[in-house]
Amino acid sequence: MARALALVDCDNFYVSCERVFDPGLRGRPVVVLSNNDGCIISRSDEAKALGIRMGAPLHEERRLVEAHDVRVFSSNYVLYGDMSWRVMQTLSEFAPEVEVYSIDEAFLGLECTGQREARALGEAVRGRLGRWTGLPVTVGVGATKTLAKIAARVARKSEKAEGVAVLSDARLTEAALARVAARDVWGIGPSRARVLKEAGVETALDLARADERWARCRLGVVGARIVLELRGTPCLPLDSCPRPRHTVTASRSFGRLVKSREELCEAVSYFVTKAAERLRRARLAACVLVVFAATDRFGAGEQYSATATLRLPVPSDITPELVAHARRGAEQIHREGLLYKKAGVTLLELVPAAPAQAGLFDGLDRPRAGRVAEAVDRINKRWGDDTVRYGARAADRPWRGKVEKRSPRYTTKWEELLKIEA
DNA sequence: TCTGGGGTCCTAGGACCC
DNA sequence: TCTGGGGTCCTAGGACCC
Repeated sequence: MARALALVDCDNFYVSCERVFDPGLRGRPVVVLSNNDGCIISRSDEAKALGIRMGAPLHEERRLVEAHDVRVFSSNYVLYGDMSWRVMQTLSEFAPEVEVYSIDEAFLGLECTGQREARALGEAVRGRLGRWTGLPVTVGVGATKTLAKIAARVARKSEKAEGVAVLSDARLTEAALARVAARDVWGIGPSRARVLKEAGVETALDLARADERWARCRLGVVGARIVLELRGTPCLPLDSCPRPRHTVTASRSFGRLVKSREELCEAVSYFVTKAAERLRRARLAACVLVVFAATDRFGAGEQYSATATLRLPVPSDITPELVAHARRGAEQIHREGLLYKKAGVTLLELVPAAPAQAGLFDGLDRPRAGRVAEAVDRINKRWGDDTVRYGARAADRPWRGKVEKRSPRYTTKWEELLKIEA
């Protein structure tokens, strides 16, 4: 193995974050819910063993949850985001090249070549992350990203539960591929899984041995790449410097249905304010703004969903300006008599936020507006979300969803610091 | 009663051009 | 009756990921 990749994947990340600060949760079934306390998006091993399904609406699993006294948490993204940052900081000490792939996963570029060396590194990563963050992780090493994913999967499922698997030669790689179902390979979703099933491709090993032209034809370029990656030919390069994002979206399902034009406008103003904060953090400005709203897709009433796309006269990251456009969009799509369940705003065609120039024609003092926005961001960061709000936004958010079981933001709010009583 | 949110990449089809 | 072909750009929607 001339060059290898390690995938470091946090085990049951959200649940594990909760357990760091409440050790009483260890060994017990625990789940974390999506926004609005809707679906189950993270499960402890004990919860999985009970048969609680990933992604299932909480109400469908209510019986199991109650019968086995499962601890249930609303998601606490502030906490998880901060814990993720700590994990990634720690990982950066192990390899010169680290690609942060998601909130709970990273790929590391390794120069080490052998089974023993790679395994030792994996164990060192696990040890240090355990001591420094309290989070359990699994490490998979392989010649490509897809093989590293396979390795991590095998490590997690192995009887010995070592937490590290290294596919350092053809024999080990084949043995691992034979143990993984084709539908569980990274990049195979329901659609490609159906194609594979019809073709009698059952394991990842079968897929690795599939004819390349057949794969290209039936699974697309993405599928063809998966086949090559399974054979050890890298097609997905390590990307250690994140490219600027292309879109920013802020949206939510409502806790109760929204009817009036004004209430929809207020909700959309709130979403675009949140999106603008993220835009400024990334030092970007948007050229296009999309507003969308939809009725309850599970409801019996009339189904409706609509979008309004607005091109901004000048790329903008200025909240009041974006709010004004978003309100216009909301007014366009609002239809009287309908009940809205969800709405949101997407900002796209993002460009680097230029040093603001005074607009000659748009009548907005951009440098000044930019300074105001920065000040608002700083105050809200220092004193808490929504300490300062823009006037166009209603203070109370009656349509806000449920967040009934959120744990304290232990690591980012002084007043929510963990208390230990002697 | 209750059913998530935020991304990326690819593809197909239409408009348009030479 | 015959009535190109290839390129680019854009957009909407599909597929997939965590």
